[in-house]
Amino acid sequence: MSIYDTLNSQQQEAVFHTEGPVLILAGAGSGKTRVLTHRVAYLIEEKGINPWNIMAITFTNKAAGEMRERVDSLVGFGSESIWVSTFHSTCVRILRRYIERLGFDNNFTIYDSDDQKSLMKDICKRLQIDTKIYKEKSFLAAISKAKDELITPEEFALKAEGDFNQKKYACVYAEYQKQLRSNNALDFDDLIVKTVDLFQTQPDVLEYYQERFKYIMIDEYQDTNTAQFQFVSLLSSKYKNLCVVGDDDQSIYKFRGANIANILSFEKVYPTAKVIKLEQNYRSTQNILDAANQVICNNTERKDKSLWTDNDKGDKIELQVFNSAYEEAEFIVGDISQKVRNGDLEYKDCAILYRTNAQSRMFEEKFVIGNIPYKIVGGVNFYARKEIKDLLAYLKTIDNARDDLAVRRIINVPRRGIGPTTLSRVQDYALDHDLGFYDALKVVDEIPNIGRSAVKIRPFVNFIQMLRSKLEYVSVTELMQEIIEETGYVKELEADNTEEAMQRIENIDELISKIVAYEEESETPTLSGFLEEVALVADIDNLDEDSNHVVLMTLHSAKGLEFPNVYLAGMEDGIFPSYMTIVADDPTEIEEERRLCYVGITRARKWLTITSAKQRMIRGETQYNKVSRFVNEIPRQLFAKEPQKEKVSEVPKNLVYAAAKKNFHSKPFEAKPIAPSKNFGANHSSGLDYSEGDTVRHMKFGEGKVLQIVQGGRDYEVTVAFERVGTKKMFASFAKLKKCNAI
DNA sequence: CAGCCATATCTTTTT
DNA sequence: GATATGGCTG
Repeated sequence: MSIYDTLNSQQQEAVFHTEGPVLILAGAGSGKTRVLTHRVAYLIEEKGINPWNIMAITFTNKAAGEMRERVDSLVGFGSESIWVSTFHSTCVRILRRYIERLGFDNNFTIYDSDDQKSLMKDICKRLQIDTKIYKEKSFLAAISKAKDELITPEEFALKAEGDFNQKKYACVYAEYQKQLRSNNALDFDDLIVKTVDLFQTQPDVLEYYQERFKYIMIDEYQDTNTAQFQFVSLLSSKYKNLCVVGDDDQSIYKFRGANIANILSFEKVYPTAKVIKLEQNYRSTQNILDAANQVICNNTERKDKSLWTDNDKGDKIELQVFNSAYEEAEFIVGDISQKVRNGDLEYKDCAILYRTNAQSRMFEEKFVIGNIPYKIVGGVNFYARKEIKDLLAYLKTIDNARDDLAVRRIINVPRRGIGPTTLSRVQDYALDHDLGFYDALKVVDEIPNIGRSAVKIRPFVNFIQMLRSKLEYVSVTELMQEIIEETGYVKELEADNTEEAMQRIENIDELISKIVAYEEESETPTLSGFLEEVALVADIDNLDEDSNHVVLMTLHSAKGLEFPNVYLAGMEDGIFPSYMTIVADDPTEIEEERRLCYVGITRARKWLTITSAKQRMIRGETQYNKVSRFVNEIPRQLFAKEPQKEKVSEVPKNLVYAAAKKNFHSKPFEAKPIAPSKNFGANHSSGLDYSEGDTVRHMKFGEGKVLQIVQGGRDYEVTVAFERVGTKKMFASFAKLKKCNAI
């Protein structure tokens, strides 16, 4: 009995076919991760391949970590010398070693999208571009698109010939690259582009890595872009032991440059390729799988496949239509808490998936009220928070003095009395003398008209120099502590003493623990190493399976994950599929949304609940939407109850607008009854130890006055006016309100 | 120079 | 509704 006996025959075929190009078309839940890990194990154990010669590219760092762990438990040794990581991390690792050949320093900085935006702003200012007409974002989008396709600024300019607009874009692209270089920085796309560049211009480097990585595996191949394809094909061109795994039905990153042709024409590029289809689904019930299949078969451009399962039919899919997003959230949160109380499942078995990050708000509020542990993935990245970016900018400045962006960010944070006039004088001087911004600061006394400001700048430069000189002797943690101490960053927040400032201090504490964790984990912790890790983590990487909380995330983030109990929320035309894709001329855009829906449905193992709201607040205005067209593509018999006929669509349009207008004034989600209710007098026999008029305390909201207690179903609905956060409605059994003694 | 208030723009999705 | 920007004032 070997470890491979537990695999089905297609899976075995995929594992045993180790030589030459292989395309594994792996349907959702067909056990592709098992195949990949077993394949690695097989290469090492049976074929005697040195783990050192194996590379596996996954979509997230989290997936990489899990893969390493699983290989380790199969093989028991050597897994640490396999390269398992994302495209971006892999490329950084190569570039840190060889980018000098391309004229960058090895300690280059990685710019995130915030940094890109600031840089682009400067460029537009310098090139005197009116950002009312040309948006920074559209430049960045065009540049990113070009980089995804490996188009250089020169090629871009060539193609733009004769087109005034395109020429402007070409000019900005060239300037942007120039600035990145002088800041010794790369953006996300550059990580791939520069690595390809390196391979193409430095044959010895390419040769080295080709020899090193004799066996290459790529997961989520359907979401690779042209640059990534080029990277892979260069690397694998010598031995051609390339195994790619993907599912064209789960291609959901076209907006990020993913080129579905990479998977669809794999067999054309590699005529000798072995193609293996994994069509048995081990994850979901028959009903859930049927729903997914029925939805996805409405797409025209796809490889033919039919996913099947041995699993039971399972429960039917639940469909719930609500009047508002508020009710939707209330239902889902209530449903989860009921299922957990019944002992059917745990919090961590539940996931709420939605199309846009903004939809998480309503749920978050309900979870806080209900005191239910939850975790929101995505949204505002931890490392994108202001206080974190500020402190990291200090580290970046110490690490890479050429990163002008970082220096400019912190020069007046905390306030040193250095204003925009001074800064622009320094900037001009730097430009005239071909210096970096920080270098100009170092020679501040030579800058004309700087006057009194020099006195303010000098201590800053001395401070940075002092920290930099210590770099060799102290840990990153100590460095950070010294920065916080010397700048008084936390002290200033403490003095502020607002709710917001306290939150920021908490975040800073978390940053420190992340630094400590990094220094403990890493064999050779360095400042550059930490900054790199920070730049490349996705929020999803921090998702911890062991802790017991409900998970909330976008459908995109959910790719590759599975949960016993899944809620697809906000299933409305205009939300999902998004309004943009409905009005788009390109019909393939709606197909991409449909694939996203397919991904969503197939995340569920046992229970799937689909919800939608007739009315929803978007960007401050109320919208009325129909139930998503994707819901109608699911056969009715798969639902627990007959989907109700959509009512809103039958209401004459002018009535809808009248209702919208009325709602605009009455604010439907505010707690309505401010006056104490007549049904429940004070000290009513509610079984609660507080009554209307009492002051109570909530775990997170603090103190507040009970306005009303209403018996609703199996629970009491309590309305409380909190001092800090305003009036909230909550269920008594979750909220655990405590009566306070009279003041 | 900093802090406050008015306004404009925004949203898909992310490494 | 929320955030980033710009203008104004002390």
